[in-house]
Order: sequence, then structure tokens, then C-alpha cells
Amino acid sequence: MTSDQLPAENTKTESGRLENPRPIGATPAFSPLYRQIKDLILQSLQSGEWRPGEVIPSEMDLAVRYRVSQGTVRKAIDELAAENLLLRRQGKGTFVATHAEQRVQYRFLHLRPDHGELAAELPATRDIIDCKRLRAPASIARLLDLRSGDSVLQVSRVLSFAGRPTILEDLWLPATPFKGLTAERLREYRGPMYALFETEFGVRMVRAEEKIRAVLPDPEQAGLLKIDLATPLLSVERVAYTYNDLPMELRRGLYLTDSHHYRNDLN
Amino acid sequence: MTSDQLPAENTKTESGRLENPRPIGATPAFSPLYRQIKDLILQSLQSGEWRPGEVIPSEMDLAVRYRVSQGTVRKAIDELAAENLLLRRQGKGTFVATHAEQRVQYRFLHLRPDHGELAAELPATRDIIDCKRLRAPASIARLLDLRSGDSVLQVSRVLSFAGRPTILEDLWLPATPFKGLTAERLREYRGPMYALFETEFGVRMVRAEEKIRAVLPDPEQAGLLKIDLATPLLSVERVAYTYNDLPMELRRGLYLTDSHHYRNDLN
DNA sequence: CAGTGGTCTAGACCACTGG
DNA sequence: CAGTGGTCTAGACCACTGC
Repeated sequence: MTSDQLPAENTKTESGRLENPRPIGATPAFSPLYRQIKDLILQSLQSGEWRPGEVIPSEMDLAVRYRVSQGTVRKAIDELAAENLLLRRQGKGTFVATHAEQRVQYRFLHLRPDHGELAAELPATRDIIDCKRLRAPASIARLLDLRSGDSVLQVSRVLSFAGRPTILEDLWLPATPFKGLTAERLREYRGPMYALFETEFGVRMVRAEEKIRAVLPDPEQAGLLKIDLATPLLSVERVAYTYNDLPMELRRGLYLTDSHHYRNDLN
Repeated sequence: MTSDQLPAENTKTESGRLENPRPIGATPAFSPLYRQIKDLILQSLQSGEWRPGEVIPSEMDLAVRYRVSQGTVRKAIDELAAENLLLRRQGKGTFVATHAEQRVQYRFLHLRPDHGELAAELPATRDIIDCKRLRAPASIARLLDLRSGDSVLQVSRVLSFAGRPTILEDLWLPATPFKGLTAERLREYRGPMYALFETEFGVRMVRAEEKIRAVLPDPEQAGLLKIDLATPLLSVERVAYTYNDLPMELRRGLYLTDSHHYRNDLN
């Protein structure tokens, strides 16, 4: 077997086995081939070689490209599909996941109506209250891995379901990757905000962490949600991450839960 | 190939292929072999042939038993492991998951301290207030797939972390499978309640669904949690299921979230 | 009908555990 | 060292999609 045209990552021994390319440090922490392939695919996703919604090359093509068997590529893709980064469709191909997909729209929104389907209430009315640029206070900067004082965009909005104000949200985004985002563009756009982030700014949110509390609104919040000061609300703080565990959005939401609830499935 | 000693589920054709044993109805909804094997393993788990914490037979043994290749057994086990029903340990074997495992204890409890580790606060103080037998009201019966009026056990308890009452919970359990459960046994037992359910009643909770709201306490609840009536609380309603999607527990919890939060990871 | 993902097999070898 | 799960391969065939 020759090894002249191989990608930089791996070279084969004469037995056909692969050498592990990272004997760094004391514990190399053995990384199987399929995981290395997974990382290569991940790099192509990050770099934008394959964009949200597009097909990626077939398993056979990738097997040839990476010089491994189809089964190994398959296992790499399996993991990426399990993480919702890729979407397999039998007979058609493997696609880069996107928040614009009809089937997975509002994937991160766990609020559900007590009766009936969420789909019946979507798309919700979205009132953008505000979109301004400011210096990140320490508390915001820390969660976004920025230096305090770095420039961030702050968006405020109210979501209404069936005419009833239900969610009051504040968002903070690092200003650099989202340069050019304005209240107008947010108002014009049809579809989930994360879909807009993908198409307009090339930022794909991959996972998120939420911290949930029960709180009472302050007078301003109560006014925007048209509730009184004694109405308890869910406080949902979300940090959303793009590839490489890079935090790209902080969102603080207040959810009115008298006709909706936050749903969670435990496994 | 002979097909005389095969388990009832599948017989091989001469080509080595397997016949699909369920051409029932209009759309047989093709079920691959590994999924049939998965169901067989699931049956052995339900029947108690392999109990929580025990090793199951090796992949090779199961392959022989079911007359399929190791790879097919492997794929079945992969799915069961992904659903947290089985636990693989390289070099040791595959084990039936259990809530008594140190590593996965309190798997369904998403409350976390704002600062520090949950482990530092465990085990919490658990005060069993009450454990009584009663006729299920319609609202409870419906969620537990019982007839209203069926006998259920109701348990009330308060969990305290670092000396502070933090969770007030009511549980409802169908009386039949939990016959013999008393406040005393709950008080004596060290470890998670779901572990007690496994060892004492052979009921393993496999998954759960939670509905979360923000509420204010009534005077009785406020007294038990030692808070005032204006302190908002998380209301967490959980239905826990055993094998076969059979609901076996309804739990209504009130979580105090001034120094804790409910954590959720979105993928 | 060709192309894609999905299933299944058989066999080789690797990494990890415990006696 | 034997036994377990974990990786990798090569090849065959199946189910689904769209031309």
C-alpha cells in the first residue's frame, strides 16, 4: 500500500492498520479511527465546506476520501447524527442539520401549550422591542467568553401565542460575528431566529445549556407581559454554543406558565 | 442451515437471510433483525431474567443464543445502552442499569446548587411526612393509566440541602406493585428512592416526562418549606415509566430556587 | 434503474479487566 | 492469560428515493 496521497491526518502501516497520530503527552488517550474521521467531518462543517441544509458526500465518497472503509465513515456519521449535527435520509443522502428545517424548528424551545399542539400556535407574534450595541458587563461577558467591556448586541423581544404575550426575552450576542444585525432585519425575517443566524451570519447553534428558576416580574416586565406583579414566571437562562463549544448567545427569558408549561423528557 | 433449534421469533431461509416474522396488517413496517433482538433482550429485562446491577451474557453468547452475528447483537445493545437500559464496561461485560449505581444516582433530579457540586450536598436530609393509601382521584388515575377510584399510595416528603428545606414532593404510586411500602421503610432506606423501588419491588424506572411551571405556594406548602407566601417556586410534575411505557409514578414537586436552579442540556 | 443510506455477516485484531 | 467489549474491514444484499 502506498501512502503518498493520504490526508495529513493518517498514514497506514503495511498491515493496513492505522497509526495513531497523537502520542502527545503522558496519556495519548487512544482515539479510534472513526473518531478522527468524525473530527475531520466536523472541521468541514465548521469551515463551511458543507453548509446547513446541504448534502454532504456519500458514505462511499467519504470512505475513499479518507481512505477508510465505509463502516468507519458510517460510525463517525452515526455519532454526528446522534448529536443533531447531521441528518440522514435513506435513499437521499446525509444533510447538514439546520434550524430552518420544518421538522426541527424551534428545537430549543421547550414551552408547550397545556392543551393542543404548539404547531397550532406557530408562528408566534414576535415584537422586537429593541436591538442595541453596548459594552458587555462582566456578568454577560463571562458567560460568552468575552472580556468585560467587549462590544455586544442586545435584543429584547416579546413572543405572543394566540394573541397573549407569553415570553419576554433578552438576548446578548458578540458584536463581531453578528455585525449588521438590526431590529429591522429581525422584524422582516420569517422563521426562527437561529435560522436567520445561519443564513445571514453563518453561525449555527449546536447545543445549549439552560438554568431555570421561578421568579416574580419587576414592574417593567409585568407591563410588557401584561400581568400583575404577583404572577410567578419561569426564568430561563440559556447559553447557546456553536461548533467547538464556543458560546455565541446568552438569552434570558421569562415564560408565563398559566396556560403553557416547560416540557422536559428524562432518559 | 438447519432451523430446528431456533427461538420462536425467527427462522432462516437457505440463503442465510431472515424472514420477517410480522407481516401483519397492511404495512408490516419492516423491522430489522437487530431490532427484533433488541426486543428479545428487552423481554429478558422485563421478565427479570437479568436484574438491575447484574451482568448479562456476553455478546458472543447472545449471538449464539439468538443465532445471529455478534455485530447484530452489538447494534441491539448499542441502542439499549443509548437509552440507559444497559451499561457497557469494556473488559468486564454489559450490565443492567440501576438507579443504585453511584455514577448515575439521582439521574432524574435536575436541581443543581448555584455554586458548588450537588455531590457535596448529598445525601440530602429526607423527611417523610406521610405515606397513606387512598382511592385515586380522576386527575391522578388518568396519568397513571388507572381507573379512578383504584387504590394508590401517596407519599409526601421534604428534601433539605445543607439544612435548608428545598423540595416538597408528593408521590402517587399504584398500590398493587408497591404493596408493603410504608413510611418506616422509606425512612430506613439509604439511597435514592428509585433504587429502593428496584430492590424491594422489582420496579425499574426507565424514563420520565416533566412539566414545569412557576407557582406560588399555598399556606401549608409555605409552612413546610419555611418560606413566605410571595416566594415563587418551580412546580415540577413528573410521570415516570417502567419498561413498556407503563406509567408507575406520578410526582409533584415544588422546588425552591433561590440558591438552586433546574438544569437542562439541549441538543 | 442507479445511487443513497441501512442491515447483516465473518473474521481479524486492539484495549481493557481481572485472576 | 483468557474473556469481555471496541474497532476495522470487505463484501453482500435490502429499502428507499428520484430520474
